[in-house]
Amino acid sequence: MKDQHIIVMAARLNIPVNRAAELVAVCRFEHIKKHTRWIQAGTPYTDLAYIVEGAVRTFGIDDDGRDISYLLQVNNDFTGDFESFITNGPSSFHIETILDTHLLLISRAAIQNLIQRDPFWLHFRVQMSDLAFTEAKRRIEDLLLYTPEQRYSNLLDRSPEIIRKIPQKYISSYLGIQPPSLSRIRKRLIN
Amino acid sequence: MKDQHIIVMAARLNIPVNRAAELVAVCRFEHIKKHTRWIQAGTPYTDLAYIVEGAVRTFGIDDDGRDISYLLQVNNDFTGDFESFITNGPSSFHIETILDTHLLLISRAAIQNLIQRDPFWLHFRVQMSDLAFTEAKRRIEDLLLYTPEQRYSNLLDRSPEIIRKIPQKYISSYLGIQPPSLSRIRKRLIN
DNA sequence: CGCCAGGTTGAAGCGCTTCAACGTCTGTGG
DNA sequence: CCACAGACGTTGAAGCGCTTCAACCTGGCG
Repeated sequence: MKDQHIIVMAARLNIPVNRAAELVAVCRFEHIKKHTRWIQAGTPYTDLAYIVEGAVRTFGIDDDGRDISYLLQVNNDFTGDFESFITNGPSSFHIETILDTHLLLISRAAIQNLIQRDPFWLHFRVQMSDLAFTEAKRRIEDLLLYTPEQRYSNLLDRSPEIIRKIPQKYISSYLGIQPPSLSRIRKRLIN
Repeated sequence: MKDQHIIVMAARLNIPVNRAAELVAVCRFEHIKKHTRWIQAGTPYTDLAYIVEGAVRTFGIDDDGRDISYLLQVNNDFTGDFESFITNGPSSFHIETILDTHLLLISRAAIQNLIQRDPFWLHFRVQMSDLAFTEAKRRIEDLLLYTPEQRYSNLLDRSPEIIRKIPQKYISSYLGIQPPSLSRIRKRLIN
């Protein structure tokens, strides 16, 4: 891992660079080919991962058997089933790569070791949950307050990288609509 | 506060009863009359509160000036602007009582004092965020995976107390629909 | 080159929204 | 104590946007 990556990661996690380096030291790298099921819903998978490069989606299947994207993640995002990490129980979603992806994997045990060694990491652990919460909150606001068209615009503003890397059929279910609707929304927005 | 309340609270927070008592000791009680704006969006308000008895709603105003319920809370729920608590910044929602409500208020400072005195409370702090996250996650799943009608059924199963205590006009925006739609959904479900 | 997945487009349908009218209940003042 | 005003919920009718289903186009990959 290059120094540049560690600096970006430190900024993203809001911790000093030397702490980020400490964290990276207990992680392992993994390269995963595109279209690979990384986590299977129902099986415990308590590792978290930082996406160095690539694209990943977290999704579930609804009562009608439809594939629904819960999260779309790209460079410098965290991925993994955070609920599984918290509860040590089975994960509730599937996770797949969309592109070839470089992950930096952090096991639950590694985090707990860090926490035992130095209280800094317990504060960091608080911050992880806080971040997960505020992101989830923002998503609820998005779904409650905006129309599908506004949600697409917001996504385009907030993360053009997602629009660029991820096929529309996955973006549409992330926005809570069907693929033809997203196609028509895009058409409307051009004019 | 009666012992019975402390036992319920301990169960709800997943901490021993003696710890719950320790927490209550640094809280203050407040009785708030119904229809009272308790927290104003935009102003910092970093206290959290445990609802001993009553009903409260957390809401925002969308771009069209509509009132949208973000959370509906009843007995033994936590309320307050958790994001404001985390960031120490302004709260992003209004909070109002719907009924006369008995609150147990916990200031940010009181929590931080506890954390300084005993690492138990830092672990508790982690758990608070974890709980906030898992609740937010469940709400996202609800909005993404289910139709308005299913969401109403789910709410009815999960929390009849909300249906009983809170007027439909607030429930409808919580479900992401308009009051007449909720009225018709209820009618359909009777048959 | 040809297949196939992904995206677009048209047409029809459905459910939620909107607007307005009407009951019902509550609480408040005369 | 009654009467009335206002808030809340319900209901009807019309409209709109997303869904559904199917056909077609395009580009990537074997």
